[in-house]
Amino acid sequence: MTKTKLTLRDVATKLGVSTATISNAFNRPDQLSAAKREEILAACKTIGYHGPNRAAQILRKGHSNIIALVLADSIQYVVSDPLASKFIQGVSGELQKHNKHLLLYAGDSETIMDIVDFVDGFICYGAPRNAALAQEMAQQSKPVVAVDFDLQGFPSINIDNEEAAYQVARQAVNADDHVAILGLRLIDSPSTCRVYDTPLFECDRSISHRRLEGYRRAVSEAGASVSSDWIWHIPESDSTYARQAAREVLNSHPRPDTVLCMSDIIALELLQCALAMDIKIPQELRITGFDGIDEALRTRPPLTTVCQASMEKGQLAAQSLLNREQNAIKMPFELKLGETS
Amino acid sequence: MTKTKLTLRDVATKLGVSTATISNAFNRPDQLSAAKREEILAACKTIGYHGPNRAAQILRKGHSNIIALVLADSIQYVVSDPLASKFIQGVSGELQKHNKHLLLYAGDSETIMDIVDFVDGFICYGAPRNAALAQEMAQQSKPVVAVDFDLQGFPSINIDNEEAAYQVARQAVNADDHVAILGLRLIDSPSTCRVYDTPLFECDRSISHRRLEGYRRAVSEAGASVSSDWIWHIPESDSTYARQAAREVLNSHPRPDTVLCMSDIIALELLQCALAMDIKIPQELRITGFDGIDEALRTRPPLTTVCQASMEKGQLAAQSLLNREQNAIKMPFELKLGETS
DNA sequence: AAAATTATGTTAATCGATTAAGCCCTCGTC
DNA sequence: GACGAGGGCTTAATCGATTAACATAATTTT
Repeated sequence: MTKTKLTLRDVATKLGVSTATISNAFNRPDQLSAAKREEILAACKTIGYHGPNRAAQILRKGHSNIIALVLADSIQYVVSDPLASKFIQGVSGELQKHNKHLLLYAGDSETIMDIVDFVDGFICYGAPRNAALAQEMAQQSKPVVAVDFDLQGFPSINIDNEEAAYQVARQAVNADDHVAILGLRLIDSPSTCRVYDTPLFECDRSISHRRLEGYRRAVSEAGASVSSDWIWHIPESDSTYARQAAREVLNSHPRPDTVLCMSDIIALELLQCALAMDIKIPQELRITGFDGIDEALRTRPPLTTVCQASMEKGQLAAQSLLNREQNAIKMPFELKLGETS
Repeated sequence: MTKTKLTLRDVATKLGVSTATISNAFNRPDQLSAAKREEILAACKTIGYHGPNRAAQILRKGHSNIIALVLADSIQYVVSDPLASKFIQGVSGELQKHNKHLLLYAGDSETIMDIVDFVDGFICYGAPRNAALAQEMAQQSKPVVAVDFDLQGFPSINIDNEEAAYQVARQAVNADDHVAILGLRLIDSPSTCRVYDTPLFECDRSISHRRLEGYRRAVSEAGASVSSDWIWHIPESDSTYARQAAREVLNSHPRPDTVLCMSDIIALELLQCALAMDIKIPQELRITGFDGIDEALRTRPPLTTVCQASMEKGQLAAQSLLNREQNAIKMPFELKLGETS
């Protein structure tokens, strides 16, 4: 009853033609007469042959129409993060237009080899924790595009994080301010902690370190200061981690006048904690965020932050990959001012 | 310099053994001596052979370790919906444990054939708009699990939507109430509209229709009524669509006493509109939601809704698929009471 | 010590396509 | 009417593995 799956050969013998002809009917219409082609296609439809086996095609043709979205964090995290969700939206929308499929990958350098042979390219979102992973991808002769970090020899998509951080910080930092920084992924630790003199993440070109540079420039230009024990490391842009840092920073003595947060998630959490403690904003405390997620645009009081177009970033990433573009793309950002004066 | 990619054969000739032995070194350790195996594996590491080509393996072995998550809606929508995000989290977490990869699919019945040949199974989230799609999947002899709908002959994962709707509605509906319903995907229309006598979606086993049944039972038991022009169709659980319906329902004359919403997103939008119109809740208007997303658990005033464990649903779906379980799973739900009295 | 097992490899068919190369036939052209 | 060009289709090599069946050597059994 349930006959085994049909192959190209089955169809060929059944129709009394060669396998090449069937294959051509599906792939190269110019290689056979239109009449025969119609005949074959019609016959396939009636006998229930849905076209050449895709697994075999992948092997033979060497491409699969599958694009891997390689995530620096776990899929669980990424799907729940507003910024990353928007990015995925952008990517998937663009891929769909070109009939490409989306594989979500969040493994390490060990298991990347599981997919490397059959995906057509990699969109790498955020610097992989495992530098080896980037290497593995780079060694394949397949297109790679790096988003929110730089990968030697490959196109990348970034905003000018240093400049954006500088500009947003400049809005909030006044002379003589004591400034604290709630940083994202500054060091290699799985939990929230102060950085002190811990050596920063090896990857000195990470967006977090660029933002740190921007912050420092703004702080020193303003004639303010940030003491070394007032920089926090937060391992993921997650409310729970952020809350812990927020509490610590607000309970510091003396309390900082300004807190620069490397993501809106962090800033929102800080804002909420501050309000709960009846701290007057912006009189007693000034907060800046980063990213410009929807929730951050409608806080009360309004938050000062940097808006970046995450969905467009996803679209660009996909386009860049599909077109095999080679140039680095610098995306614009936009300052959104809250009450900092 | 950049030599072509290594194959099993290359390695075999280089080491002076047969391809079968190399293959066995990777796949069947019992087929060769431990010493030789170590030797081979070591050699592979030094010459940079990362194991058998996965594309070839897929063809030959007939499986890929890729699981398709087939979405009823677009990927764009699903990633931004809290309930669906949680579901994806559950699925991906479980797949990762078993070293399976996740392919997000949101196409139609035409393009499903693009992936059918190489994925190992389908988790179908929500009834596909295109019934043909379900058929195509069903015809493959691959595992399928249906989530939030029923698929003839395949395991499914559901809550008792009819009962849940009944229970939540019972909390809000009083005798002589005029009740309105903001329904989700009731008919085949891409925009928000009243249902009137439009024939409902063909799929009479959809969760929306079950919920409708539950609502109706509660309404009639309470001795209240819902007039036929007070049922809205909302095409997607999206704020924009929901807002439109919310405004219409609140501007109706007379205004309903109770509005039963088929998702929390809808209920939240309605709540916000109502508050903006200075409608007193629950004195002048009672609202119920559905799903129990995070945002719905901390509204003010608190919302009455049905909580379902979406992440667990995802985990179960993945487990059920990987274990090739055959039985339908009925998940528990939980009523969360707000102020309805 | 012969026979029976077991351990260790090898050979060759196979998974289901794609595609370069070749064959045959029909046309058009001079 | 001979020659060249194309159209239309077939042959057969190939993509890179897996694995049943077989061969040979080493070990055990009796």
